[in-house]
Amino acid sequence: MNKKVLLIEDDLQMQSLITEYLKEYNFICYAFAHPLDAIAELEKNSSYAIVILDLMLPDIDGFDVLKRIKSISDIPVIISSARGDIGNKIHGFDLGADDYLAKPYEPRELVLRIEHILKKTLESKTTIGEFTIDKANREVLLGDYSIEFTKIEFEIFIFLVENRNKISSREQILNATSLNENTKNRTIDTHISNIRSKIGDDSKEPRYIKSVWGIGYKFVS
Amino acid sequence: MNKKVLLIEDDLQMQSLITEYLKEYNFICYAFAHPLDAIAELEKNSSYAIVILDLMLPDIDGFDVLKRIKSISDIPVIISSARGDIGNKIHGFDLGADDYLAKPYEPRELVLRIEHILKKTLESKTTIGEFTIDKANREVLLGDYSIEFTKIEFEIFIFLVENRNKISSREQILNATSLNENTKNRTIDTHISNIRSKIGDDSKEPRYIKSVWGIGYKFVS
DNA sequence: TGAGTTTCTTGATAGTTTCTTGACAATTGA
DNA sequence: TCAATTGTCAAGAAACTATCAAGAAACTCA
Repeated sequence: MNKKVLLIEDDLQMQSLITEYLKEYNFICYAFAHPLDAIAELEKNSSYAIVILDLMLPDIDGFDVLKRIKSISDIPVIISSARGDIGNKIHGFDLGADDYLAKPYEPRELVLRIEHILKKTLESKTTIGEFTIDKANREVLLGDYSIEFTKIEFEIFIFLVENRNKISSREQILNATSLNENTKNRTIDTHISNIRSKIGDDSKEPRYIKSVWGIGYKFVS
Repeated sequence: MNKKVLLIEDDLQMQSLITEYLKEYNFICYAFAHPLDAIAELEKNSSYAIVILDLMLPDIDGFDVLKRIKSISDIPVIISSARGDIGNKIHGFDLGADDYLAKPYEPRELVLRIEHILKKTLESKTTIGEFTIDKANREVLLGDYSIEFTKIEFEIFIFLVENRNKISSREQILNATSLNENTKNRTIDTHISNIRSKIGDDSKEPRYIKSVWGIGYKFVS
């Protein structure tokens, strides 16, 4: 799938250059000359994979923009500015920039860095269908919406997802989670019911967690 | 007072060039061609202010050297390597390098960066949300208001902040601080409670330190 | 050194959240 | 149809967290 890149750059020539170049590498680039527009867009739309922020912007402090972006979401940000501006670079990292690019740079270098950062970001987060799962952080997103699972619900959900499209028996679920070994089946059913309700699944017509009569459950994707 | 610089560089010509140049800016440069010698020296002698590490070393992985240096002390390290070696650069920052210098570089630029980093290390103030944290001076400001943490409170707070937006288990907190290894969980909870009260956080509706039920705590920003 | 102060630790208690289970309705498949 | 299985609810059990208070330990300073 094509990743969306949000480019904040006031030089229109540069904008189209980068946009065109990124297109060849299957990135869809949305460019904004005004950071406030870009911020508004980010607030509305969280489907962007990464932000490229040029610091040399008119009227507004680039670091301020960076801070505001990072306060909206933890989307990765690459900042760029004039070569040799060491202070900027370091300050940028302090504020949470994920990489720094000194101008003028080769478009190819930008692509390499984007790919590197996205790979790094992805390693900790897995996307399964509409779900984004951060196992280490026990966070599950359904689209943009964060699902608040309890400990055991999370464990069961992860187990089903990791064994998606396969049937998991109640016994397997029991063993894979921190559920006590002589927990009744009813308990698991109740957890499944609660998980379904949290992810908006309908037991009558489940999209995600299907019941397999007489056997167990199955996460489908 | 003249600062001591430890230079790891196998090119002897380069060694003396840098050493001479740095002398003019009141740095005393001790050069090592072999990283293992340099590491041994660092272990013996903690009076160095900064390390300049050239990645293109024979027989040994430069990143390994970087890691070992960082495990000995948190002395700032500037790495240098052939220009355009993006992967190296990024990997270096991951491993805790403080700056990166692409070869060939102007000696003057090296001096600027050394001075910048030493200044930064000295100031060592970080801003996280509304907090200003001076790790070296064990000072935390919330806005203008100074928070008087005890030793362990400070350590726990720093650990949570450095791992912000990630869940820290009580065990991780235990290991990261000077708490005794068989300290009870209740102790940590009490410290958290005290920290919360000092930073004006409400456990029922925490803005900064959230409890993650059954797992641990998480500083959010 | 030792009295006074601060900090750390821990059990107790209260309050909260989560887990478990039985009950009963709904559904499934033979 | 009917026995087995599943869905869901609600109530109680269990587990966990917050906070307090008191004693232990560490530190300070004369």
